[in-house]
Amino acid sequence: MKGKATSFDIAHLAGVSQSTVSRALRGSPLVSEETRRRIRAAAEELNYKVDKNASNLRRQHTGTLALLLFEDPTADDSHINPFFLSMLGSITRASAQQGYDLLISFQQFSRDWHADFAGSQKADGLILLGYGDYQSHRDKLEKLVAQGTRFVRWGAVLPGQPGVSIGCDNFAGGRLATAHLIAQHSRRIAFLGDATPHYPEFHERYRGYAAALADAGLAADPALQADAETTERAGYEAAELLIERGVAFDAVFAASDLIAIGALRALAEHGRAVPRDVALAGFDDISMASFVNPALTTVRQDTGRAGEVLVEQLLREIRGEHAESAMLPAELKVRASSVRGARKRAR
Amino acid sequence: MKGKATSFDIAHLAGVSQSTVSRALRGSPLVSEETRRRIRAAAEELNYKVDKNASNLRRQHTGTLALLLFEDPTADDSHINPFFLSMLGSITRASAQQGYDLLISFQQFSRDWHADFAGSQKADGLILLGYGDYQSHRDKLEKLVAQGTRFVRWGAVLPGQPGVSIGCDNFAGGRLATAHLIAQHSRRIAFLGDATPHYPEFHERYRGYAAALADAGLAADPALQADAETTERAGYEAAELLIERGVAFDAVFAASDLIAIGALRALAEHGRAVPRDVALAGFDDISMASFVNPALTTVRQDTGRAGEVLVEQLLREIRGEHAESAMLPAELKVRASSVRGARKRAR
DNA sequence: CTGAAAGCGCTTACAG
DNA sequence: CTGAAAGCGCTTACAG
Repeated sequence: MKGKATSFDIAHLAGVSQSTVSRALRGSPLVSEETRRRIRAAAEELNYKVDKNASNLRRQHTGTLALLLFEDPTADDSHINPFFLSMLGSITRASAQQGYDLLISFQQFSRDWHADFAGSQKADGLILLGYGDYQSHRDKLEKLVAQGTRFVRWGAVLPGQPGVSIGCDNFAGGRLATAHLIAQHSRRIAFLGDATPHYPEFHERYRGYAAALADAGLAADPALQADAETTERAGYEAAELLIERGVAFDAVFAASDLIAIGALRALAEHGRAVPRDVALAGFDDISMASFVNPALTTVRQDTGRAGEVLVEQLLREIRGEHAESAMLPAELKVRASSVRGARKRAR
Repeated sequence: MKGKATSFDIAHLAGVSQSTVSRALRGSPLVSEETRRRIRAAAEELNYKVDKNASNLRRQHTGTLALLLFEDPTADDSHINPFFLSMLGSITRASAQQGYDLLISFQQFSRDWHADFAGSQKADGLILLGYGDYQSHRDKLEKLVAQGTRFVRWGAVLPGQPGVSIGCDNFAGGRLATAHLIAQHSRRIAFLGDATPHYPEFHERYRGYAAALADAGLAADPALQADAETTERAGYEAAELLIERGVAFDAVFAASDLIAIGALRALAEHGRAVPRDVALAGFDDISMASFVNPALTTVRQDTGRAGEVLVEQLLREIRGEHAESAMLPAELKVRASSVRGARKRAR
């Protein structure tokens, strides 16, 4: 990168002014084809690249989006939640497709992250992704809105939230999974995961669960719910807690696949066969879900589409157009962990 | 972000010159404590952030690293290889720790990526990560070196390679895994994965495999090798191929966990019990490896450390210091998929 | 269609 | 310790 060529070097070599070089390379129609060709050749020869910093400074625009990934500080530090990883892949792809670079930053949920990116001209807009207590998150979102920062977040889509939210239909997903468990002749269905408005996505899944129970004339038994954040360990511990409580259950709906996989391990250790003794369903459809044994029934969130919609709506905001919150459909994936009788296996 | 405050606004508010504002905020010792305090307060009040583009342009430095992630175009588009995902997490963390932002970009292995980042001032240096035919990759690496682009790559560490490479000790890993399979009384050990210098990491693992066989007085039987790139599907197909060939084998060493997991599925479908009929080992220790049934014996690559070393060496290059290629140790993780007799299970 | 010039918001020698 | 000034490399009105 030493002796980097500038637009002046190209101008000199092509025998035109620097302004013309800039126009030609940015594709302005105000340049004759002949001149443009000469300039292109010169740029090629000197291996010239537009300096992004200068260009951005002048245009007051960065051409990059920032992805803020929040991790629960208590989670195992070495592994990122596979669901978010999958979202990350999808967002990266969607940004690239729109010609934007993607800056990635890990943040503690609790930290003062909102100041770091807003207005520092590192990015034209922010994508917020992660897991944590929504209530304490909320005022930061409001600050972002007040400052006019462009951002979209992945999460529960509920009325009265600051800014634009994209999320999947957690309520419908929870209802779908629970209805399926009921159809598999389960009656005592446990719910593993936080079920308070502090964790709105889980809470929606819980509400869906309760709705499906009600649909079938069943009541949600508080003794069948155990808190868990979205890690394998938390799922393991929640299932253990349930077993220790001594309450009977014949199915488990876990608020995430990671929780379900942890529960699966606990159930196995306690000699409860899945799906025979306990039918099991999770949420997310992370790739691991197909590989555990038995393969995990789950509610699929379409991460590919999610990334597209997030980037799309963020770009609308950046262009000053009207952006809108959106809810993506949830899809039930039936696999062996919940199917009794005729043993069907899907991937 | 409208009406963004500049250093001049702060200067005005604090009653000093703009240069002093810049000095104070960058932590220059040439500013009195009293002045610095006033400036800090003013900056706080106006919610001032240094404009990165201007700062970078002036300093001829970007404060960001670029991660180029190569994906095999034939691989399933929706899922990124979990091993690379884990590396991505680790690299992100390491960059943040060093105060650098991380720009992520997906590239086709075959495309003309080397031009995009070299010299465009988007990043101070490049981290190359991915999988593909090394031979066709090589001249691009040489071009990068010629242009003076700072970069490090993750991959096989072999003599005569252009630039700085960080990788794990694939040879030792392959030898370790194979020796373990032999110790478990396997004699006919298949190798699943490309075993040519076009894929140097796999090739090294293959050489380690052959060395362990030789150590035990066994010969590598070409009929026991089947090509596979690193996907579950390829692993499945390679194992099928092996079975169709009708050659006898009592163990499989797969060049990656994904291949091993695919092989596991094929073996199950053909009624071969793991580990009883066929002992199985993989490579990478992706998180899925602990969750398949039986849990997969594998060679762990320390992705956490890998990210640190990659960033560390890249920063050395950027600072103009001497950076060096390095080989990280490989560690055997014994789990149920390979253990005969006393059934031990580790995670 | 092309050129000369201003200016984006900083950092940093230079002068005091 | 502080200020006035130059300049990083572009883009884009302005003038022709």
